[in-house]
This record gives sequence, structure tokens and C-alpha cells, in this order.
Amino acid sequence: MSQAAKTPRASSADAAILQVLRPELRHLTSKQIHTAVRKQLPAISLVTVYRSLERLARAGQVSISDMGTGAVVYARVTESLHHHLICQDCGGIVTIEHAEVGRWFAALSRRHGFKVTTNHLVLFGLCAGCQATHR
Amino acid sequence: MSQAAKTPRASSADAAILQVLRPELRHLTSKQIHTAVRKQLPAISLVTVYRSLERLARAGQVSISDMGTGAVVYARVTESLHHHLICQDCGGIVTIEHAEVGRWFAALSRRHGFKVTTNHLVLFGLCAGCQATHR
DNA sequence: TTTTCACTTGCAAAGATTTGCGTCTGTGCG
DNA sequence: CGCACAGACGCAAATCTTTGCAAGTGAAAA
Repeated sequence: MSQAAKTPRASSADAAILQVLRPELRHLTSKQIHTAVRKQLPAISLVTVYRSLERLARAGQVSISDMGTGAVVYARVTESLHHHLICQDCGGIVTIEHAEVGRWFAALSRRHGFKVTTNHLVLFGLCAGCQATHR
Repeated sequence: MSQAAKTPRASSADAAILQVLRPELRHLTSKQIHTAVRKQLPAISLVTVYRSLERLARAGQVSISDMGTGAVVYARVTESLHHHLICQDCGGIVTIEHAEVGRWFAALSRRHGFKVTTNHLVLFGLCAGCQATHR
């Protein structure tokens, strides 16, 4: 009734999805995850994958990002968080460490009392090369 | 050339969309924009609205943001850029000035030679109130 | 052990966004 | 003026993601 603790409730889908995402460094689409998870749970539906991913994201275990590829991609959140800068011209991707972003998030927290939980930031722009080309 | 105001369908949808977005401070969905633009161009299709918005976004005149409401929202980019911090618990929205974000973007530019063009950032997290509730 | 109840899942359907393709239009050029 | 080309549009169809509803399941309560 009044206890604030949630019941994690063993969901086979969640475990299987984390299993699939564990060894992957690259971000996977819902389709790819569904295909991979089927090896463990042949009958699992794509809808369940979506719902499971949303659940895991809410729990901070998975990141959901739109990298501008047409389909959203998901990745397991690890200790070594990273973020991406994507060049809208050449499609090049620059990876930056979390420390650099975390410092700024901390500043936001101090100034606005808002604790950012976004764990994978994607910023679009122009890489050094394309900026040169553009002038 | 001559008049640009009454061409039945040959004129670009871009102008009509900017017209619709101009007075709005709030972000509109593709559906809402489509409905509004129809008053000027009754025959315009939703697909054209999407393509036009993408074009305008590429030109830096419109921002595209996923505020977690189920549908992406679009807004006209003005001189007074702003960004949002959205509480994933209560849905509350904190608006922050661009200056605060721009400083960080400038730092990224110095460090990585990457010029961010994202003009409306949305970060999810917990507001001060909900952080307190969560403890 | 049985009951309870919130959470999970599937299926079908809805909603949102993108893409393929053929047509039409405005622009620059000869 | 007439032509060629690139870009804009509409329509239909494909994708991607979410939602409504009914049924299944597990953990804690009774």
C-alpha cells in the first residue's frame, strides 16, 4: 500500500534484452534487438521488446537515442558513459566522454535544482572538416 | 516574380508553414501544423508538411524536438533561443536560456572543433521537487 | 495453499513518419 | 520562345512506435 519500493518483478524479456545488449558497444535498433532476443525467446513479440526497452530506460539501464538514422537506437548503459556529436553534413560521429558532459549537467543541477538523467546525448552540427568546406 | 500570394498550389509550402509557426511560442505537432496550413493551402498534404519542415530544419529556421509526448514537435527558431529540462516524473518543464547552453557549446567547439547546430535541446531528468519525493 | 493484484504479454489496430515513384513547376540557358 | 534539369508535390505503401483490451503470471498477502 504505502511502501515506496517497487516490485522489480522478474520479466524474462528484460533479462534477455539486457543479455543481447551486454556485449554490444554499438547501438541497436528495436528490430535488431527483436531478432537477437528471439534466439532466447522465440515467441516474443516486437511490442514486448518496445515495452521492455521503455521499462529498462526508465530504470536507467538502457539509453534511447535518435541518431538521425531513421530508427531509434538502444544501448545498455554502462559505467563508461559516452555521448555523440554527429555531423549533419558528412555523417561523421565524434564520441565524447561523459566527464565533459557530466560537469555541465552538474552545473545545471546547481543552478536549477534539476538532476539530468539523460544518459546518452546526441548533438547535431558540423565537424571541423565540414565547417571548412562550408566557408 | 509577380504575385506570390495566391498561387493555388505551385508555391512553396515553406512560407505558409513559417507563417503558421511565427506567432506561436509553443511547439506544434505535424498534425497541428497541417491543419493550420490548410487554411492557406487547402490541398496541401501532410507528407508535404513533413518534407517542408525537414527542409526548414536543415536551413536552421525550424527546430525539431521530441518532448516525450508521443509526437515530435516543431517550432520556429527565433533570436531568443531557449531549451527545456523535462521532469520524467511530474512532467514539469524548466526553460533555460540559450546563453547558458551556448557557453557549453562554445566549449565543445574549442575542444573538438565541432560546431553544434542543435537549436533546441531537451534534457530529461528529475526536478527539485521530485528528487525530494524520491528519497 | 489460495487469493489478490499489479505488472507483463500478445494481438490487432491506431498513430506517426518516411520513402518510392510518377507528375508538375519554376529557373536557367541557348 | 522552347528545352532540360532540379526540386516540390501528391498518393500509396512501407516503416516505426504506441495504445487498447483481454488473458496470463508471479510475489506477497491472507
